[in-house]
Formats: sequence, structure tokens, C-alpha cells
Amino acid sequence: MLYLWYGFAMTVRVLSKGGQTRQRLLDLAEDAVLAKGFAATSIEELIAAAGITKSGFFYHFRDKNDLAKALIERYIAREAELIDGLFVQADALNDDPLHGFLIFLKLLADLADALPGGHPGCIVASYAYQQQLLNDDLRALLRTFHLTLRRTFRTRLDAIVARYPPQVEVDLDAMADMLSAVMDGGIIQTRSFGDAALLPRQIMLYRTYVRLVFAGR
Amino acid sequence: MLYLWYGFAMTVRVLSKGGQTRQRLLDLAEDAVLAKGFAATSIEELIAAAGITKSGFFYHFRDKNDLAKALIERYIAREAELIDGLFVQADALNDDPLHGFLIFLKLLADLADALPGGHPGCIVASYAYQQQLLNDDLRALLRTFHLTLRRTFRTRLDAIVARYPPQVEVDLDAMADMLSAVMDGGIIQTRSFGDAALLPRQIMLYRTYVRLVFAGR
DNA sequence: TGTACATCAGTGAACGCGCGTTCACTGATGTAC
DNA sequence: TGTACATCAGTGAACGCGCGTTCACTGATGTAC
Repeated sequence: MLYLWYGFAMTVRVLSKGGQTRQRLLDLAEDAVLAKGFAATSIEELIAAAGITKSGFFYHFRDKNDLAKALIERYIAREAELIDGLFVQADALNDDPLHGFLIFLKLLADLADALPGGHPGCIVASYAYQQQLLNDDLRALLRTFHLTLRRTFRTRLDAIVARYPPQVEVDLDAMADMLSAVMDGGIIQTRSFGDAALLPRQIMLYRTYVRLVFAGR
Repeated sequence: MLYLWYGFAMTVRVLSKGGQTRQRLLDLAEDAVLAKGFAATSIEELIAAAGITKSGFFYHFRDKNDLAKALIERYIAREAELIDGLFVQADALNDDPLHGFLIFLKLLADLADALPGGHPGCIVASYAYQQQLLNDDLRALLRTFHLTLRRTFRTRLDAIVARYPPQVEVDLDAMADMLSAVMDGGIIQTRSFGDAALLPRQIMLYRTYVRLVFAGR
């Protein structure tokens, strides 16, 4: 399993027997969805791997759509926890907003670099090309997630601007979005090229951009 | 249909009856694949929309995998034609490599901005999260496509560097890849937010980065 | 401590539907002589 | 110009398989009194 990515930030919870099975189903589903998409991921293959029967699956999830929902919700929660954790680390040693953000980006790149087979993929990005399969609730979830990321990064950029007047005129929302964009794009490239180094390299390039805009060097 | 994006650069070819049906199947398939993924796109729905029978489909494509291949090949060819066309336009009026690249990026952003419902999506990016469905040939195609883009942009950047020494140290391959990344990421955001303006905004932000690195302002 | 009942985490069998694929056939158009 | 044959662009019927979902049932564990 590839959850080094999340591992360090995850709250460890003692799970009941059923909770364990449910988590296992979600783990299997996440891998499968990232590898071939939601529609091509069959309940049959998940239960085969988990070693339960089909009715066991339907004990845990009302229907397949319910699985999709649980997958996004878990992913979003983890990702938020991860990012918050990195910001806490980055802020621990200094008070400067620009340095804090730059350290955060370095930590993010290091984390991406440490993943054995490359980043496992982003469920939210994968769903973006399968939107018609999702109901309105799920589409709203994706939207909210991207909005949260934008707000999180934007808040950081606002704090930077207050102390470091930018060298050029930039749209701060776009600048915030660019980090998500570069990560989603970087993951796609990592997958296409089979080169795990591409994602961290993109993050570091974004970092240089931020430094250039606000510190001029 | 959303092919303003490609329309202007496409060579107009007179198609035979069968060629027309084939193109129509590809158009329908492209829309469906971008909306819900390849696995969820059924031959049944395509022929219903095209008004032929299932056997008619199998006259045009050996099997479903053959459709996937045709879809990527057509997409890649169009995209290459589009980019080349924009570079020709950008180069027509000036000889400066930096200005040429900046004009190209502006044309690209304008084009993205002119798309009625936002960019229809990138087949290659969509396939990235469905790799396990593809055979080795198709995976190689995706890889080659990204390599071609990298080389195309890298060549431009090399020419720029020769005349404009960069203000900061940047990895030129990563800088070339960043444009693809920002576009793939921008499309995902455009889809999640339902805001067509996000993609052109990301392209323009990348453009500012290039200007900043090589012109310092 | 023993008994009754409730909840948890499943099993097993059956369902109908839609999917991709195959195969034998066909009418319209094109080409050779 | 007429005839023979080939190719193009499909049709129609049938196939088996795997999919998501339902339903009645069950053994193990937890809780109340």
C-alpha cells in the first residue's frame, strides 16, 4: 500500500472488525479507481480481494454510488489533514509568511519525492473526467474541495503580500489554484512517463515562481 | 460540437460515406469518454446516437480497444496541428524567441477563453487515470505525446535562453512540462468549478512566469 | 451468573439487464474487360 | 455499352458472461435485567 503519503498525518484509530473490512474495501477500491476509473472497478473484484461475499459488500455500502462517495470523503479528509500538518511543521520554526509557504512547498515536494512508486493519484482529479457518473452531491463535494484548497493557499498568499509587495501583478486566486493545477498535472505526467520525479520537480518549480514574485529572486 | 478549439487548424478533407460515419462515431465517443470515462462509454449508446446498428460499429472498429486507439491518435494529431499552427501565427510577426513564445501563450489563452462551455477536456489526461484499461501500445502513445510536447516547448525555451539569460536557475524540461501540467490541471479545475475562465487564467499565469524568468519583469 | 433480546457482520442464491463480440448475409456503388 | 466481379458500408440475430442489486437468513458478539 502506498499510504506513506498520508500515513504520518493520519490519526490512528482502533477499528472494529466491520470498520476494518470497510477500510480494506476502500483501500482496494481506491487503488482500482486510480488505475482504471470508477466504472471499470467492479464490486466483484473488490470482494474477491477482500475475501468476503457480495452481500458483505452491500452491508457496508448501500450501493456503488455510496462507495464513490465514501472514497471522495475519505480522500478529501486525508488530504486536508496532510496539508494542515505540513503547514504546522512549516510554521513551527519561523514567523515569516513567505518563508513559511516556501518551507511548506519544500516539505510537499519532499513528501512526493519519497513515495516509492510515485504519487498514487488524486481521486478528485480522476473523478473530474467521470463527472457524468456522479450525482449532484458528489459533484458539489469536488467543488468544495477545490474551493477549500484555494482558500487555504490564498490565505497564505494574502499574508505574504502584506509583507512582500509582489514584483509583478498577479491574480492571487489564480496563483493559489496554480499549486493544485501543477500537482494534478504533475501526477498525470508522472503516470504517463512512469517517472516519479516529475511531480516533486513541478512543485519545486512552482516554489521558484512564488519566490520570484514576492522576493524577486 | 465543441471543435472551435480545433476547427481553425484542421485540414478540411472530403470524407466518403463510411469515413463520415466513422468520424461521427469518434466525435460521439470523445464527448462520452470526456464526460464519464472510457469504460462507462458503451458501444450501444454510440450507435444509438449515430443511428446505425452494432454490426455497423464493428465494421469501423475491430473492437472497443481499437476505438480507444483511434480516439487518442486523432486527438494527438489535432493537438499537434493546433500547437504548430499557433507557433506559426506567433512567429509570423516577430523574430524574437521570447516574444514569440509569449505571443503563442497569449493565443493559446485566447483560444481557451473562446471555447463556449469551457475546454472539452483532454483525452490523454483522461486516459492517464484509466491506464490499466489500455494495452502497451496505447500507453506508449500517451508517453510519446507528452514527450513531443516537452521537446516542442523545450526547443523554444532553449532559443530564449540563448538570447535572454534566465534570472534564476530553472530546469528547462520542467519549465516545458509545466505548461502541459498547468493546462491539464486547469482543465480539471474548469470542470470542477464549472468556470471556463480558469484555464485561460492559468495559461496567462504561466506566461507571467516565463516573462519573469527571462525578462525579469 | 444466567437468560433474552438486539445488533453486527456477514452468507447464499437468485434476478434481469446490458455489455462486447461473432457470424452469415445484403444492397449499393466502383472497377475491369 | 453490357456484364461479372469486388469492395464498401452496413443489417439482424444470437451468444454468453459479468455486472449491480435484492432478499431471506445466520452465527458471533454485546447489552439489560
